[in-house]
Amino acid sequence: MQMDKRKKILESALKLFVEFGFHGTPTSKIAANAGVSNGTLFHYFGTKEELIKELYIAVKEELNSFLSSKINASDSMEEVFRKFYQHSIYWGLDNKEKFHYVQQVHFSPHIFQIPESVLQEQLQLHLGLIEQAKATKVIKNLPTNLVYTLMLSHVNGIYTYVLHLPANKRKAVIDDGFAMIWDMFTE
Amino acid sequence: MQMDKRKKILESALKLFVEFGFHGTPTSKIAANAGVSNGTLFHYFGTKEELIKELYIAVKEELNSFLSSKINASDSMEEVFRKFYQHSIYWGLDNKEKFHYVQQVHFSPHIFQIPESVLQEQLQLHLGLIEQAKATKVIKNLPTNLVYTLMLSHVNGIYTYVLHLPANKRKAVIDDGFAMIWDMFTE
DNA sequence: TATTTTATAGAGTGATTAGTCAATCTATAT
DNA sequence: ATATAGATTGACTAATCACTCTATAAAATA
Repeated sequence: MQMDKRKKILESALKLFVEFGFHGTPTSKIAANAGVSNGTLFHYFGTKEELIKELYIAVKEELNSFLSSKINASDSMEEVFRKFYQHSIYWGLDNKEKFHYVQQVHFSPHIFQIPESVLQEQLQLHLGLIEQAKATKVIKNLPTNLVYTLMLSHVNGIYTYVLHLPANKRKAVIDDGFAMIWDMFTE
Repeated sequence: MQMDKRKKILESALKLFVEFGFHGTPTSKIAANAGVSNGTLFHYFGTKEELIKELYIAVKEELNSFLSSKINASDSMEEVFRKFYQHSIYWGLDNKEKFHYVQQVHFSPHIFQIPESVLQEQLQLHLGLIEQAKATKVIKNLPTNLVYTLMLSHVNGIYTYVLHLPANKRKAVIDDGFAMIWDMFTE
């Protein structure tokens, strides 16, 4: 019941921040859009900055736990990579605003409000996976951060491209996209 | 003389927008930082939005003409691609704020203020090159936009990675990075 | 039931900001 | 020398915004 309003505020903030930007979105409009009063917004989030920050953390956590839910212990290393890759893109297509919001924060000064420890922790899932793949010689022995950064860029690139494609033509591109990047990191 | 102030305003806006964001940068601070009065800013730029837009266009034009200046008619197709790739990254490293600003605008609602025709025109240089390479069978026959998007993503990825690297270790990564992406698009 | 804590509302406030305006200055052209 | 156009200023304004405060209702706790 109480969390309901908190959630509604976050949803409204997401929608409005993506559409109008941080500047173009007054807290009053967020509250109105969420169907709560001005005061209620500040009851849940001490400042606008905190709202921006908590929204970012919540969205990234959602994506991470979504990805985790997609893999099983029996998956091969390549299968895990493929699933992470594919489901990142599918999740983005199903959650366009959230996907966009992450990048919006990333290229704004608000990124500096996110504690380094939080950013680091959200990376662990991916970095650990890459190190495991390197240790078992599944992928080439390149710096972990380089592999991560290039894979992330590739995901963003494919996402950007398929976004403007009719839905029925997306799968082929996404599948080919994985083959391309997988080639890049295997012998 | 007159253009001097206009230029100073653009320089100050770039610096402050990147550091404090659009929201966190009042026009008054831009004017003060540029050493001009409030009124002068609005003499050159009708609105804050227009300043954001003109700065974006100017930066992208600068990058494009920088890239154009690096190639000669005698270059092979592969040389042209390599130069575009390498010099995009080097230019970014030499102009971090500008490189960042382009992406900052891209993931903000201000991108919609840039006329589609301008965006399209700024792409022509790259798209034309890719089509030429496809026509002469230098690269695989993939959709032009896909090639462009993936190359751009790769450039951003490598840039992001080398940014946090000591300067003397960058060249090797950049060179390897080109080999990786070139492999991806050639047989 | 009585008491305390939490949730919600919404009017109010002080500060800030984008943009205006009238006045002055500078430069060039005639 | 005079006229004209553009450049520059900075005080001013109307609007907006983040956040506070007081009051009340609901819920949890004792």
